[in-house]
Amino acid sequence: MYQPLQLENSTGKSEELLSVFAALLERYGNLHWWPAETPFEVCVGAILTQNTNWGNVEKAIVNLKQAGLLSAAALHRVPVDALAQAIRPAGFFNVKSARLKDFVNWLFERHDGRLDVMFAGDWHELREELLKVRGIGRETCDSILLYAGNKPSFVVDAYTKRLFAHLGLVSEKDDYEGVRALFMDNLPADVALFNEYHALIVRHCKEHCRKRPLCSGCSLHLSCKSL
DNA sequence: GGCCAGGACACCA
DNA sequence: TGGTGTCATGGC
Repeated sequence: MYQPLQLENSTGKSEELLSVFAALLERYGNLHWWPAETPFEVCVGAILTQNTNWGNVEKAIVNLKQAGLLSAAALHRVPVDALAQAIRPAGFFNVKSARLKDFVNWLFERHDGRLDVMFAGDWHELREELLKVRGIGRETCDSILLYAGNKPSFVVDAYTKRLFAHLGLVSEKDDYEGVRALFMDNLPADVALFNEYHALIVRHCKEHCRKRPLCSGCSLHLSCKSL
């Protein structure tokens, strides 16, 4: 659970970010993400949820559990066609089955097929390494680092960009690393904070940020932050 | 029946 | 470097 903290030498941006976080936390409470039972399930979910509704991902994960495929060893062994059929509800099943195989193949080649080994070293180096794995883009990579590995790597997704562009803290033109830098540079490297913040952004945006005009009634602007 | 969802990548100019 | 097409299912 996230515990509020006091910032020393906080900047205007850090105060704004913490203010938005406080408003979200007050509204929704602690959300205890990621919705998965094991770190490996987080990794699988992070790949399966690429451009896909989470409800569809859950169906695919149930299929994987029932087929006994929710482990690195099992995914390493299973034929890609069988894997594709199991994850069919998540959409893009041919693409995602290949990505899951690429990830576990890499995990066995480089880290003995073990996430604890993968997460044992410097996470900044791991981030660069993960980004070279085909199918692991920046959001998927940071989701794995934060939610499976408990590393303080802020996750930026479409919701984050949409909401904070709306709040005027980033530009629609900013790329992933630019948006991520806003959080990484202006918040303490706190795993619990990053975990909860991203979860709250998703929770909020599912309710308020789907349709344009964005966030009507979201009440997160500093000028109207009273909830 | 159209739109959208917690992206990533290949290809092209 | 930036824009565009592709991958696909399921809920609303």
